Amino acid sequence: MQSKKRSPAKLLETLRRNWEFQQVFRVGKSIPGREIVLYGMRTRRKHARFGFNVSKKVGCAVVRNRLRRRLREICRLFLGEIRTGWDLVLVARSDAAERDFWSLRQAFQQQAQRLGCWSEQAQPAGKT
RNA sequence: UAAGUUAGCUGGACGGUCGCGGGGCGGUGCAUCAUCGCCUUGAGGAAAGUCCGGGCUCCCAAGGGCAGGACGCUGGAUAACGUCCAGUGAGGGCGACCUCGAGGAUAGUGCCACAGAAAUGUGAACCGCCGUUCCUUGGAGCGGUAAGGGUGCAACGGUGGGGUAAGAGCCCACCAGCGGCACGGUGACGUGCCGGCUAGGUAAACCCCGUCCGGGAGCAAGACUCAUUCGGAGGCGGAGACAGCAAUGUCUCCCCUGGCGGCUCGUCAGGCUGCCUUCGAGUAUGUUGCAUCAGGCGGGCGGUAACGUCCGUCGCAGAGAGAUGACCGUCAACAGUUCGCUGUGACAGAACCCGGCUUAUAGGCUGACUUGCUAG
RNA sequence: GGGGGCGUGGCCUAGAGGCUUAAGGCGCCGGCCUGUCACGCCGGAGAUCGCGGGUUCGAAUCCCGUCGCUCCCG
Repeated sequence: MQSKKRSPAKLLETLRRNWEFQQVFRVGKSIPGREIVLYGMRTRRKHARFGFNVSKKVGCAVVRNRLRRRLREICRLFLGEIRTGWDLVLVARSDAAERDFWSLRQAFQQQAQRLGCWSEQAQPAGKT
């Protein structure tokens, strides 16, 4: 079911420094949701970058690890559909700990489309 | 068969597609590095809390004492422990068995509210009991008495008998407690005998005694490497010639800046708020510490056991914003089933490493034992 | 990684083995006052002392374990 054509940016590059997160929070737009809050900011880079923020209020270390891995997997699968030149930060809320993978994926897809970083060439109707 | 006690084990398994961290091999680009392919490997019984004990590393000290802290029945195990094992004693349970911070109250100090006469001191009479004196229905005074009542968590050994005016270890028997002796045991202690008749509780109050502990910091310890930086030393405009093996020195010409000089010229100073070389300190960064060790598994021997020892075998995570995720199928477990199937899967994530303790935990498995009931 | 502090009515504090039935202030409720509200006065309700266990005759207090919050250093 997966397309064999890989996107040119193979590696999932992540934000690491605190000032990078603060820049996205300060400059970019925010799309709030029940499970996650999506922050986005346009850059001049050739690829998209992602940051994940799961605070201690969400749950214990196992819950936080699993949620961050799920969000990372969602971003990896949607890497071809995201426009290049965006820095995105996914902040998990406490309701995200009870959701499964598919509802998280659907929520992220809707929020990314509202933010405007979704590319028009890829057809999201093929996957569901 | 029902209820229960206890000692352990396990913490889903297999496969497919996409994807990730470490290691090894090979290819390509440019050798650090990047990328691709293949192989291999990749969280726990508690990884948790950080409550103890160590290893390891650095600094200070290097002797002795005080102080301080921890521990506290006995013997053993261990690198060490507050842990473990085996015993002793006390308490609880019909029992299997469980629990115990379990030294000292005769070293000293403190406290024991309220109630009660009295709360620890060679001392105590509230109601009673008895004797006696006085008025004399009944009471008052004095004396004796700790057996009875009452208070209290606790009242100066308990029960029974003798004894007495009434009583009292005043006397006797047994019991509890204290001291001594003998025997058994490594020891805690147990058993027996004898003695004088009595000593409150509290040390998770201060304290005393005994044992142990160098102190402090912690892998963000520490070590190496060093951009920037700081400090020391030395040198420095360009070209040419000469001397010299060279470093270097001298001379000539030219260039720049400034002073003197009215100017060309001349003369003097500098080419230095900079750069280069080298040495040292040392931050960011990078490398290391970093996973082969009080190691796991199996077996033999010693020991009741904890554990020790020997042999064989295995190689088993190592990140630096932090690697295990998503989907599907089969089997196993549990629950509900209309017997087609459907649903559920606990607690929870290594960060230098070990030994423990404590806490959380769906379920499943095994062994031993106790008390009932039934049947033989 | 290392260390400290706190938890008491809805909120902020006190209490430090018994004299306490846990005290005070703000808040809440009822009444009085006022034409009404506020202020003031009187009265009242409201506490598993974070949780579990132990020591003691007796625990909010002492000891042990545990949970939560918060702060500091690197």
